[in-house]
Amino acid sequence: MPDGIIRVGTDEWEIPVGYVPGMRVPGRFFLSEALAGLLEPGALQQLANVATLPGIVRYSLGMPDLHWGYGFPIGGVGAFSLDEGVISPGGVGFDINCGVRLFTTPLVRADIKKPRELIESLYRAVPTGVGAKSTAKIPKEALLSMMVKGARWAVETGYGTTRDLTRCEEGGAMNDADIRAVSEKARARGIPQGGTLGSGNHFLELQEVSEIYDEKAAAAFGVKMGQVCCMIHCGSRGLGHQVCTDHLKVLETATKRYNIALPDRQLACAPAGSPEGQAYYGAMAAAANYAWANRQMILHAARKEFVRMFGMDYESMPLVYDVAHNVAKIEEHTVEGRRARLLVHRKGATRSFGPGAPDLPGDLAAIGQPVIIPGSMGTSSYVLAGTATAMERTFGSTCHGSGRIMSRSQAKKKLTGKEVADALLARGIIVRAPNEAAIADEAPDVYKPSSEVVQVVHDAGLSTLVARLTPLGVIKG
DNA sequence: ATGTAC
Repeated sequence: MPDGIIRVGTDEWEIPVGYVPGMRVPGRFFLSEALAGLLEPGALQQLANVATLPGIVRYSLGMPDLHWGYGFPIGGVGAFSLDEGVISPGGVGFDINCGVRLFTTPLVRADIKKPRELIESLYRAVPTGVGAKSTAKIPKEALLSMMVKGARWAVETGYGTTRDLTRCEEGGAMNDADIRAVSEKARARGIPQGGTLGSGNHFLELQEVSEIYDEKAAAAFGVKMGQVCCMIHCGSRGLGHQVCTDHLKVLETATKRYNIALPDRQLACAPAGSPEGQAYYGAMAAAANYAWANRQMILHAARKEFVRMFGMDYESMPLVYDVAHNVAKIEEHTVEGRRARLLVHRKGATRSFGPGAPDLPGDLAAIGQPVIIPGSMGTSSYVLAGTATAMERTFGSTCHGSGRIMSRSQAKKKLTGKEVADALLARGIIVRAPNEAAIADEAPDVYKPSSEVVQVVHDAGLSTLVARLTPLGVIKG
């Protein structure tokens, strides 16, 4: 650990005020000894930089999958006062509402006699890869509804059931979307991309429940040992990317207009209540809603393939939950014994609301929200439960995944897509992608081990282990 | 992450 970092708990560390000039609050991060060895010093610098922003409350927080990102680190959480604080696109990321959803099936592994055929049919059903285009035509007016209603638009259009909406964070839509703040260019990119997976670390994966850690929570979430399930990881595609690009330009100017001193221009931001800040917030919410509609459409396409191939009921494949891990939201939290509405930025961090949280359906109220943590390609994913500890310590937040340790270009130099796919096949995992290049830079070796990341948040009480999911086959962009 | 550079 670099000089000046203080150990404050078993897996908990503090960056004291003064580590970089202008810090208003300390940084706090959660990391085991093993993961500490993989941490880039740049990520800690970024965590400290966030602590210099106006109106930040308590701490700049880092999760155990912390790594270097655009301005803010990935695996970071920053909560800001609505009166004195700022909003920053760097605190959300380019892929607005990148997130994960999980649905279960009534199948066990032995029921899948032809796994290759199932993977191929899912691959055909879900457009995948850079610039992937929708199979269904989305009218221009429908795009506006996607941005306002999110997953509810998809369900009303026939992609899913109303129960699905009760299993989405925010019910699958933020209320504060402002479509006027979404440029024509962003809209034009969004129209042909509804229901597409995209590329990079996005995936659709067939999994088997391979361990249950918490019987009671697993039963409440509808997750059973041996069950086959399907995980979908994607975001707001070109639309969200364009929203981020457009508003970064505006906020770079606004930063100067409001005399905000920044240690890094990638932290471009504006007061939360300013016109520029509000416009970004409204556009970001619209992009987040688009992402929820997108994941809902992909869920529907995947379910239809299971119905077609196995003849089961559509309703026998319930959604466990859908979480966002790149978003900023206004939430109520308790700070020093008082309730306060805060603007919580989660970038590569997952909401982890505990028992009694306001938007949980009745049957989950006593357990806490399901937290879905994807593994990297070929490694386990996890279901956890949100906790009261997260509410007290991290503004109701936990980790989001495993965290990259090798750049895409480094990975491509070291590995070929064929080598990686063959190694996975030797372990019984089928990989399907539009090209080999999409596989090499997502190899398991280029990510931190997801099991260790999840163990740290479990031990710290930021979310508790419910089930482990092992991959059977994966579709990559 | 991303019509992986306007």
